[in-house]
Amino acid sequence: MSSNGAQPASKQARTMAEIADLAGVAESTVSRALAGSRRVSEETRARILSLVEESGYRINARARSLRTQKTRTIEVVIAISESNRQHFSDPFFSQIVASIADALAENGYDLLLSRACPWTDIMGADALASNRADGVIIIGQGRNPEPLARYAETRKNVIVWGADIPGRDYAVVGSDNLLGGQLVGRHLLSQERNRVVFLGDIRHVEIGLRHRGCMMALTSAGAAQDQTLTLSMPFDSASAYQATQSLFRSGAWHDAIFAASDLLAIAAMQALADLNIRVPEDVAVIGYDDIALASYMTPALTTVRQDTAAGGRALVENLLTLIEGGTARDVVLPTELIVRRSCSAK
Amino acid sequence: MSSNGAQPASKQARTMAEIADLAGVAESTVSRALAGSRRVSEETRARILSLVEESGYRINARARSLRTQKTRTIEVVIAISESNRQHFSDPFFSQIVASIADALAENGYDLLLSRACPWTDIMGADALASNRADGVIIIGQGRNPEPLARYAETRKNVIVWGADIPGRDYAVVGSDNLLGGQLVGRHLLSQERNRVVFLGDIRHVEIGLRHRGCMMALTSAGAAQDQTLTLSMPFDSASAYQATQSLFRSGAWHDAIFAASDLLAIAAMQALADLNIRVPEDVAVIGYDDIALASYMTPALTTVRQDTAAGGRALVENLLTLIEGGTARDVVLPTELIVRRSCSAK
DNA sequence: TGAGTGATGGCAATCGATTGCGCAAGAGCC
DNA sequence: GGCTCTTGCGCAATCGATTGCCATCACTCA
Repeated sequence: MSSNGAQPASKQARTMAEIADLAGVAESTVSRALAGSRRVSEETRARILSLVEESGYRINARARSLRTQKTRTIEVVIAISESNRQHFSDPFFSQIVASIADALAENGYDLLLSRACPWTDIMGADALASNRADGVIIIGQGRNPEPLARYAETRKNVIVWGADIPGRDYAVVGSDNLLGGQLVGRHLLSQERNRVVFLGDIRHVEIGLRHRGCMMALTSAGAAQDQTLTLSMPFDSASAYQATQSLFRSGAWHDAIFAASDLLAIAAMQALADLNIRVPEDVAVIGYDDIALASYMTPALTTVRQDTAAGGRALVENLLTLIEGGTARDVVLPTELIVRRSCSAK
Repeated sequence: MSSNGAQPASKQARTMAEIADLAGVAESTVSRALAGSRRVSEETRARILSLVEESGYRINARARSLRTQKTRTIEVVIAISESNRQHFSDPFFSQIVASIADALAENGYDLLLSRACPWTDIMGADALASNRADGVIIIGQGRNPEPLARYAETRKNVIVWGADIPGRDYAVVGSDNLLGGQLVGRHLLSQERNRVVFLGDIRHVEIGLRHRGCMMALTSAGAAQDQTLTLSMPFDSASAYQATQSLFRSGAWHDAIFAASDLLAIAAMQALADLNIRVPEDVAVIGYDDIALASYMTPALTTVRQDTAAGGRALVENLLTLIEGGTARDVVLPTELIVRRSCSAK
């Protein structure tokens, strides 16, 4: 353990009391010096700071948070599906989490990542109740928004990524899923495609809205309802691949697929390719999310962008406002159709 | 706020002392009852448990951890690149984090997600020193493994995902990058492709090994060194796309691309497609990681699988062993070439 | 000279759970 | 009847930082 010269073999201090001893002052003075209180002289503060530096001392966060009743930690819960725990690997979710992480870091907050909903009965799942976090960001309302609504009713610092659904009394940040669906529907019409397959589990609130928006646009233009088909399925690529394959195996009657997420769209495109069905010539494909890889598909994927960067920021800002005693406001992010090759001119 | 009948308007207890009052016992007894100590009678325990249930009481984690000196929290740091903070959205990393999250949850640990290296000077970056975590998992050694090595020297509970490099005294879990590279090299030879482009920043330890393995295989078979080209570049799709495009713009002299990650490979494939260069007929493409989407590319991507599920588990097991006072052992995960269309028979 | 003022800094209570030690009551034994 | 065990539970110290309140000191001003 040949330590280099950078760190003179000085006392290693683990607690404030030790620093106080070294500096010959009281603990309270050290605490104030570190907190930047103006009640300690510059001279004393400098002395303390240099001792802290030398000794590698760090304030014990758990002791501090016990005393201050603040953890400076936010829990982030990925909760969109109760059955399928693979969601975190959906690039859309990791993009959101990444931007939340950045926004939190900027504000000096830690990020506690959870894979279990706090309202399940799993012991210790509720970080808020056990004082491990000051607030919670829930990503997704899931197929059944009831438990979330009940959970949020009794907590104060909860913000949700999702849709504006009735019966909620928590603030929501999200994109306009209905509009997103409409944009897709209109675009399909402009391409003269009206035999559309929708891929996704419409029992999810957000996805249901995307579906409805699209159908509204199609039918309002007089497209026959019965030319569209909805394939309800779990939220994973394998299911999307299989569903697409079995639908198109005997040839393509439909001329477009609208998938509830890019992940599903990509799997669908692969299924079509394997059947030698051309995209977009025979069947156009549109996804949702605009994940980073969407533009690198061949053909590049047409999709509805969800601005995860803005979303993460809005979630965090809202939550911090709430924590500071303010009021959260719902945020609807702009929604934009990104037209790429997979659904452009035939 | 019309509460339903499930929760009779019973006392809300926030602390153990309140539970103790309600039960007519001492705090210590409550604590023991909750901890499952055999020193309280079943009768007392049952009474306490039902009170806890009714009142919705949850042990205050920060008070407990102050007393027990354990946080039951692990910090996970994504640190592969100092300059590029976008890594978390690389599906490979989110897959690893997801599997770490699962393994930690199974063991009752929380996961603190960090985007800043604990050895930077950013205030509060060091969760270990400030007692916010019991251990740290570092994902990636980065281009410069020195700071990590120095950091790990003075800490006890550190586990790293990465490569077996000299000068480290921390335990490492990772796949055999050299072998991975060799598998790729041999496969390329078997396809009679020896004018290979390597895409990636070989200053990253792991990527350097992949590169070296591939080159070893190629040259050992007599392939001329000067037929291979190494394009060093940041770790993002855009760079990969551009590099590939400008290299192949004037036609394809090379007949294969080996990319350091699937993300880069996918971007490269897109660049080739945009130049009307056929994959695999004209140029074969091989990636690394086998992310979930790799098999859904068109053509499906040949790649070297890194078993993120096993990796996450091994990281967590190792770290928990360390925390319990045991010794960590290096783990080299099996490495496997997954041959798909993007590089199979011409 | 004495009261008033401002700048520093210390004392001790506090946050909430854990745990070593001690005590009391009842059981078992000779 | 006296003794030792066992079982069940309470007392109080402890983890480490924060903060309201008080003490001290050096000046200033009247």
